[in-house]
Amino acid sequence: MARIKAVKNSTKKEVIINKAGTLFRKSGYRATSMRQIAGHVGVEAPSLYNHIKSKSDILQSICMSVSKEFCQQRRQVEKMQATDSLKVEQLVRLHIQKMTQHFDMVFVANHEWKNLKEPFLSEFVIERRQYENFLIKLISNAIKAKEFRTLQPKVAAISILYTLRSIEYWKRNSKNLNNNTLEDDIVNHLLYGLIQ
Amino acid sequence: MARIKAVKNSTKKEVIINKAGTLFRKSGYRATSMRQIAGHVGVEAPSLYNHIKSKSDILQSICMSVSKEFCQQRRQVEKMQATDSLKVEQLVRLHIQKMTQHFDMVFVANHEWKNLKEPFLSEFVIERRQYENFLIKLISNAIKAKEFRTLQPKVAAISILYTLRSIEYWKRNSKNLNNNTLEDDIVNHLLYGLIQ
DNA sequence: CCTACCGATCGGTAGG
DNA sequence: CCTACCGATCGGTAGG
Repeated sequence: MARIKAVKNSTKKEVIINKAGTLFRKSGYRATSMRQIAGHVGVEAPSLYNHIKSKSDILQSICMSVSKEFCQQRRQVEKMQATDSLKVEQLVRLHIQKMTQHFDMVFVANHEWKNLKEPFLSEFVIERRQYENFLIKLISNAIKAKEFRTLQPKVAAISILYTLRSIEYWKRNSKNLNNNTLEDDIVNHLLYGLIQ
Repeated sequence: MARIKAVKNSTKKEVIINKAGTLFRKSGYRATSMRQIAGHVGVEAPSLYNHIKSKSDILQSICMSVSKEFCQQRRQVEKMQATDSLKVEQLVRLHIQKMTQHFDMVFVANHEWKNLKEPFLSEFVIERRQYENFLIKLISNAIKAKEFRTLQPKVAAISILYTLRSIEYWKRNSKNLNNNTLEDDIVNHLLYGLIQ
């Protein structure tokens, strides 16, 4: 056991959470049974409970770790020495990279967080709100500095965050996805719009 | 019964579908039980089956009617006498209006279509693909006509469609929502981007 | 439209 | 880690 852990560099709990994350992404949290998760891990369902407390415990682990990572990226951008428009761009780029690299986990956090139980539900919502507010503030400052056009910062921020979810489409539908090109394409679309 | 139908201008089946749509939107298809739907309609669960065939039948009605309405809007724009960039703008505006006016139904179609059974699942996916391809074609033509910047039409199209989902945010979080201003704000964001 | 009820499946526990 | 099993809930049916 200890040797397997060392070789694979992940505990059994982490294996369970990863397998569950993929199943939650494909079928949804409610539609995924503990027996399905157990099947993919390679044990019987009751054995899962030696490593996790409940089904909800798995969802909490996924959502809260994703939330923490986005908080960390927010603080990273906060500390940057750059114009506000460049900070917006960097936050967007880090956001795309996180979605690309941890697709299942970010997808589950974005789509299944409503199934969280308290106090995790409240904590998740608050941290998400902080992330939104940070982006709104950056956009607002960039408008004041004449870097961005005059527009409603909140509408722009929410539009951007929903646009970034389009990564879900590309991850699902494209096998050989060139992430770098896609990242630049989306960033350019957001910065310059459609009009010539 | 006939009188109630005439006064309310909706059959019992339509009442069931509307109530179910709201519940599916709030809690999700899998998490909504037939007993909950019955409770909101004001009958016992088994009575629902005098009007609908199954739970899946309700979801089919919702998704396929939404799909038909978006197909209709696509054909409406197809017949327009206008530049391709104006057609893009009009498709987007109709899309926003449909999402605003039939929020629950469009939301359910967008989020729960994976729960459809064949042949409805395939039909839905095909019609959705047609809508995407139409938007891609419009953007592609607008680029050739130098109305839009040079960018990847498919990335732009998918980004736009995901941006339009931000209506979900505003419908959920704003009580007194000025739809006209929001529509213009989103359209301007899409057309002109952020940069001054 | 109702009451009564069915088989299937769920998350989770007991006990070893 | 397993087998055996629990109460709860599900979508749906029978019959009137």
